[in-house]
Amino acid sequence: MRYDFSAAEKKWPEKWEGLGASMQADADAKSASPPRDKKFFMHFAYPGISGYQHVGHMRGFSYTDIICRYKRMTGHSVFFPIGTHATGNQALGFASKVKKKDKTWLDYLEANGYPMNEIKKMESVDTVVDYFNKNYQENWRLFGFLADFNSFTCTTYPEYQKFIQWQFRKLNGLGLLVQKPYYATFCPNCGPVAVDPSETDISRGGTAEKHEYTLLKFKLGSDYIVAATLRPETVFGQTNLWADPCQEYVKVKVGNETWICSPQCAEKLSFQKEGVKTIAKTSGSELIGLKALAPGVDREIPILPSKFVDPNVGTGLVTSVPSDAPYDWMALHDLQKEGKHKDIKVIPIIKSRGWGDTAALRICGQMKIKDQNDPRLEDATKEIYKSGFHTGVMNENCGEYAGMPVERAKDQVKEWLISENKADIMYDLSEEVVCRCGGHVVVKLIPDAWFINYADEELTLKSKGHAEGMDIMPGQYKENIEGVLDWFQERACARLGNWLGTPLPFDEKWTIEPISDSTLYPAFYVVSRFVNNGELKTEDLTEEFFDYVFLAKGKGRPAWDKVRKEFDYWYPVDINLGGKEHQTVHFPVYIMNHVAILPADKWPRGIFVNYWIVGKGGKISKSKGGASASPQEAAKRFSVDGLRLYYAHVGSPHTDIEWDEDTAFSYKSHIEGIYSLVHRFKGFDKASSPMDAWLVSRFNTRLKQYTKAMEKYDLRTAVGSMLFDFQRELAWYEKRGGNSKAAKAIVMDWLKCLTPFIPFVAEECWEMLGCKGLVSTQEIPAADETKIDARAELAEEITRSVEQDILHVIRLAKIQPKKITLFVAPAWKRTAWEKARSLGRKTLMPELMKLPELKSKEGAAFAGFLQKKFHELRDIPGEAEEKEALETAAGYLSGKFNSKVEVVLASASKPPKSKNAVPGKPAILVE
RNA sequence: GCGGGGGUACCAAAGUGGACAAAUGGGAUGCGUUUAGGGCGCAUUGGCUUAGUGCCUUCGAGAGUUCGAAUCUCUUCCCCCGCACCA
Repeated sequence: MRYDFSAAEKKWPEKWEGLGASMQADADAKSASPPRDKKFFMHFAYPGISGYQHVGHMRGFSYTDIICRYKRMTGHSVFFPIGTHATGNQALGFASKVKKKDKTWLDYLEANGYPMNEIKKMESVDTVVDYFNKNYQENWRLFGFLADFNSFTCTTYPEYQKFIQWQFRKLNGLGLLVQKPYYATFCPNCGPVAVDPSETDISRGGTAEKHEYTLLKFKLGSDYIVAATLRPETVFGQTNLWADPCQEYVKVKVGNETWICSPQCAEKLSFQKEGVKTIAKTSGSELIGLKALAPGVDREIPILPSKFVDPNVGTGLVTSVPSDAPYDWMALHDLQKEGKHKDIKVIPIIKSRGWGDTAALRICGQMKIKDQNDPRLEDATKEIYKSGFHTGVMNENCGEYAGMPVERAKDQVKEWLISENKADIMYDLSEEVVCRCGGHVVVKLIPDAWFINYADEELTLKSKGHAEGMDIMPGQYKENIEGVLDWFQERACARLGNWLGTPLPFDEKWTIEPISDSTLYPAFYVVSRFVNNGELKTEDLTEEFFDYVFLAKGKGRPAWDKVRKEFDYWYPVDINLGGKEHQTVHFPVYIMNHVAILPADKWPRGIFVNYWIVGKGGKISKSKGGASASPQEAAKRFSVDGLRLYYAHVGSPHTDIEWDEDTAFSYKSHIEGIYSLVHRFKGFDKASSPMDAWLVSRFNTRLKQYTKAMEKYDLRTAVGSMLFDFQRELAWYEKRGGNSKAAKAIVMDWLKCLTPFIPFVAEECWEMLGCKGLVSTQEIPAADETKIDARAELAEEITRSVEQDILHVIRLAKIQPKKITLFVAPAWKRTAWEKARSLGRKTLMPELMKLPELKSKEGAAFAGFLQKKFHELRDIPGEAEEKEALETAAGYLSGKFNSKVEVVLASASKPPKSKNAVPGKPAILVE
């Protein structure tokens, strides 16, 4: 009898329809809602619309369903809502790549089965969002999730945006929104653009970084020459300035000063300073030979010619610090080779590890750099910058900064120079960035950008205090989260420019940024169900509505009471599950927004961080993995149950797992094994046999372990014990000839326990056994401690292990056993064992070591063994019970091997001296 | 650099003071078999050795604590992630 995976996967979701529904108002009609302490609200962090999902994504989602199914089957009412996150620029980028007819993008869509004759549609971002909203939900249904699909919402829906606007009014009311200057990447034609590796807004330069330059102002007559530097602390080593003799320079009015810089720089400055105006032209050749007053050292230094200065970088003028800047050193070196400026001496200023106090000279020598045109100067500069910054210390040439680490001196020197009006600040990009429109991206000062003030002391303190009491998994993240909450400072929460998102309610030219609009959203899931079923319209979602429902403020209306009741019933969230990428972004703001806005009894209770499934040597790449890693394709090959079991069991949820198809297949075959096992047990109908006591006891022991693990959300341990271990025990029962009706009943209970993990095959087996209804709606039984029979377990344990040992010996020795001897533990072990049962865990070791028999090395090891087994000790029967167990085993073995079986003490003169002879596990001799 | 995580056998991955040459799965090898859809079952899988045993070597490297260390401490090497407006 073969198990038909695909038939089951098609059949059961239809029968499960509606099981995920969670409206308590509906439940009221049928039966009373479970009490509030039996409610369970769990969701996964809604995924961003970024493209097709793959097997890795389904991992965390599946955990959510497994846990929710378990809760539902243990008497809880469960709210498991779903949604997606489409704001930001990912979906937008997707559409624009289709529009650009980006080859890899089109191939990717095709590989994932998108109907290419409708490709045109995907040029619209709305279609992209709709398409993936549907696609993701299909995946979740395919994987058998009993989610509340009626709760579905998406961050671009108008009702969601109403909610976000309410949230931002609240934040503003609490004084948590602040405006301050921000330097944004900006296209003169399109406005602000995102510069990130995905290159959604731009066509080139995604890896560019935004650098803060210090503009050093060199007095030259009534004007200032400005030179940009990333290393203001090196002013003490300045020897000269560099200008390109072939370049144009300009004089610009900045405020009431006149600065000299490259025309490109003047353009950039115009975005960052008030009243910038070019008033005259000059040139490199005019500047060369002049002397200017160097800031910081107040010394006249000459302007010298060089070739490496780039008018596009900084100001197009460079201050020269030959001791620490390889370019400067080589340019100076080039001049001095021609016999010029021999009088300029390198001034050592920083001592760093490995490079001494003239780092630039050393590294150029070491790398054998010949002149200032050598491209390797770039690497040399990076290296010196890194080691200088992290390990450098200012030396005696640096005035009051002598002895200070560079790391600190850098900011202090900068502040000092600025306060003396000898320096200024300018931002620039590390490489050229070109906008999608072809415009040149610059950095623009936004004087009044909006930030959420996560640095607020009270909020941080309250959040940390609350996090302490939360159920945060894994523990390492829990220990960590306090630091993360502390680290959170003001965070820009709105942007100008082209984004999907909600307009900031009181300043609508701003669009709320995508992290900030996904912090409080679990609360909205309660509301979205009412929007989806038509009971609420978008226009009903007023400020008063949300105040009434979420904050119990105001008068409200009768229609709102129902919503508020739901909210009070479900909130707070019991578990928010999300991938490890959320640890420093989503989870902290999730906590802080709840703490800021909602009353304390609505603050979240738990966080579960799941790690990733990774491909060999890195992420499963959506573009690379293609269709073979898609959830649909994977479900076909490995089965849904197989994948769910794989996720739950293959490793800890809190560690990355390497995706391996062979392993996934093995889980699939395991599912088949379960099916055929149940099929065999189906016919069991005999009266109880002596084996039944054992099986019942084993099951209850497993059930106890399972329940304990599940309550801690330790899915791996639960399924390991209940599915894998108990399956083996069922097989042993069968092998020993058990075939009772009672065993069949155990299998039914067993199936219930497996249902959260492998619901499809569980339903199929449930039906096969002729049970009524759906196994998904059954109650998982509680372990019955009174059914745990240590004697029965011991007898079978001994029988099973001894049988295996004998088989092993027979195979190796190739003999037909005539006589089998079982050696029970020597008296001293038995004594220690009995004594250990009466001791506490802490006192066990010292007390045992007092026994003279345990003084030997072997004795100490045995004591250690007892300590480790401590928790099992009280389950292990005493001497009389063991004797009885051994007799049972002897009876079975003599029949099985058709030989005499004798039980003797291991202290008798015969072998073995084995450590194997311990209470509960005899050593053997086969003759 | 700072912060966090990690390094276990052929590959993955359990394992936080004892009985651990180290679960489980994959792969490989062997045996059996009445083999539809990636057959199924059993065994072996650090070295030498015995039927059961014993010894040696091994959990990145080195040192230490301990009667006893994959596990605790220190030093060191290597890998991964985060460092902010990016989901």
